[in-house]
Amino acid sequence: MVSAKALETRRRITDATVQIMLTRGFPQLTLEEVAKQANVSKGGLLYHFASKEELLMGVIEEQEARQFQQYQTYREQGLGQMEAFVMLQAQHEEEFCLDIDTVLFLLSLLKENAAFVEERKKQVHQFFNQLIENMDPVEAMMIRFTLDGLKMSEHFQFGQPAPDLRHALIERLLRQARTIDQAAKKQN
Amino acid sequence: MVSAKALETRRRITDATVQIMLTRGFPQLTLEEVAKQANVSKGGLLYHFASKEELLMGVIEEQEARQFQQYQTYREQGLGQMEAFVMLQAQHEEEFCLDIDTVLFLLSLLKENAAFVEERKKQVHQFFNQLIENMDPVEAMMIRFTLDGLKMSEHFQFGQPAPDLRHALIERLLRQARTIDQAAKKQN
DNA sequence: TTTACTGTACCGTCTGGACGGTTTCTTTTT
DNA sequence: AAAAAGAAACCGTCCAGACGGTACAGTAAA
Repeated sequence: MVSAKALETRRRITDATVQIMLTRGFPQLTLEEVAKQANVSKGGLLYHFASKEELLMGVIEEQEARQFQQYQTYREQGLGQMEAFVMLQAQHEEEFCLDIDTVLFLLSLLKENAAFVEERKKQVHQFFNQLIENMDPVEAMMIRFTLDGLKMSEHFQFGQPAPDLRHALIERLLRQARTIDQAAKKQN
Repeated sequence: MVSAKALETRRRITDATVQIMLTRGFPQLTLEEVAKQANVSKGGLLYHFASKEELLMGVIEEQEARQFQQYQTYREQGLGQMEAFVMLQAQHEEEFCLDIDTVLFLLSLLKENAAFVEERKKQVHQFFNQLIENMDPVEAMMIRFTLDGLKMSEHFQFGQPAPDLRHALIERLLRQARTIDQAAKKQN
């Protein structure tokens, strides 16, 4: 149905989109700029994504798929629910890879395709709520928000911690996550 | 020099700017929309802020001034350094008032007037670093990032906690802040 | 022959900003 | 105190340029 070449091109395009959002800002997020960054022509871009809206929805779906897969992998490796969550959110230090929360957040600032974004936001929210169902909500929230704040500081280079401090912080969060996971397990 | 009326108009304009950024997204952030929301004509807007760039810089300065003043007030009321910081960041629940971090963050996404924004980011960062000079950096970072994450969730309506949960979280952060403040005091 | 593009030309819309004019406030002069 | 002058605050229109999107002719590979 869809060739591997086409898939790779689509991915190049969605990656370019995210990269431009982060490094060059929204005003630069034009179809022409995305095409240039992804090494396709504007016509080629519109061949894959018929409009800017479709492109942005494509970005969401791409990231969503990647992230869900990664979470499953962590779980299969034996990590607890909260532990896997922390790992998932904390992995984006160096490699260029946006998590779905940040993508949704960025796109909600565009307020284009609002309905689609809202729907996905609800899904992600539900996922987290299920995750923490049997846990202390304040502790879980604190972990989540800390990770969100950390991600923001890194994506937007605003007060991000030095590597060793970051490491210490993640370790601290992981310890807390494991405690929460074990407490939840006992409840069942 | 500058009349009270003019000051009030300027403030109406900067408030409208922020409100549009948050509620309607960047694409709607046009001079005409800002003018409409602020109940001035486009010409009137450009009288106060000669360009879009100046407008955005004005927004930063406005928020910066308000926030600094608020922090001073908290300190004069006898709150500790970290405690005042938490209060400052946590107050934005209902009233419409953006903190300087979020403003800088939003504007850094525009990448216009980049140099100006970068400079202010450094200042805010320095302020925080001085604040936590004698404190446990991991604990301080955790408080800060939690607040950042919370603010994001509220500004962008994405997984924000219910009021009672939020209250519990802030209480928890305040307790932790007071502990940190006291530990820092003893060090001196 | 279909798929996956490239390249160019083009259209309608919107935006920032310039500009000329008008009203409102302040100050100076009479 | 009134009048005149001037500055400050503001209005509404116009325009060049940029953007998203369309159309289409061509091409190279599978």
